[in-house]
Amino acid sequence: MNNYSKQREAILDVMKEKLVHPTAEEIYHFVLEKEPQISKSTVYRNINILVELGEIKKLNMTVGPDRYDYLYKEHSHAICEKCGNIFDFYYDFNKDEISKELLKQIGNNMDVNSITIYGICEDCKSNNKK
Amino acid sequence: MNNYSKQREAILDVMKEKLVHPTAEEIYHFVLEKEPQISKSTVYRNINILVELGEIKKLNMTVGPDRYDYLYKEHSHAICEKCGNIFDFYYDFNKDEISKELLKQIGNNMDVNSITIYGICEDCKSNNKK
DNA sequence: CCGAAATTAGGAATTATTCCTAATTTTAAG
DNA sequence: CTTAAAATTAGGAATAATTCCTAATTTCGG
Repeated sequence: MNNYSKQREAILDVMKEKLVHPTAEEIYHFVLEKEPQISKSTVYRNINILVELGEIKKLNMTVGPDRYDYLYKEHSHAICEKCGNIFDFYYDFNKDEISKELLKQIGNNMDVNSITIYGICEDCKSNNKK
Repeated sequence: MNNYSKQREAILDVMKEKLVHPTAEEIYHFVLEKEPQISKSTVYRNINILVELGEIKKLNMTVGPDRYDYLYKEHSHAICEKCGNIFDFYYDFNKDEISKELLKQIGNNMDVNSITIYGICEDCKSNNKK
């Protein structure tokens, strides 16, 4: 397992280059430009491998398909539950204290990987259309 | 819109009674016991309405279908990215400060609704089987 | 090189959710 | 209570997102 493949490398390259938080479908279309013969199933399979390897992160969405983010540097995400907009931001969460609280409250010694804020963005608050 | 329906009430009752974080499919099966003729599309439609009304919360999962939680009291969630286990816990995040940071960094005055921790639970750390 | 193991393309299959329609239920006004 | 407009429903079709399957190709250690 985990032999080299230029398809996987092309996917990782796309994730590094693009500043957006693409869906699997969008990644597929970006990668098509580098690897015109790549199949969608290969894209999905390699996305999952890259997530497993910890090179990219899967962002769990309230609205629309899941999105992915290249982990160039530790950061948090704020996601609008209405429109699905994702914002990167930095905040010094006290992970040690959170871990300790988790152990105390749920009795489970979890590794804290990331912290995500879910809310409603400014636009969705004012545009009160559903 | 939003007339009374016993189906919707039954769904909310299930959410109040059950201590789990059920998927839509699981909610459907629970509700079937109270409303044996209910259809799955009615369950999905009403789940979405209850989320919109803020009575229940949609939990965005890394693994498996989305889950739902009745909002009896404000709390946070810690979700294992590997097995999908969800833990409720309380932590006094400084939401005002987080909001201020968001405004400063992303220029968007978001309402912070909830904060979710994603990580790897104890079991998944030790059981090193994929 | 060579062969075993890993990976691929392409499409079928599966899973999760939303959409459509005719029938039923709810509600508010008379 | 009626009654009629509006909302909701059951049931199933349709769509969307993702995984699975297979034969062919690629990778890589010896």
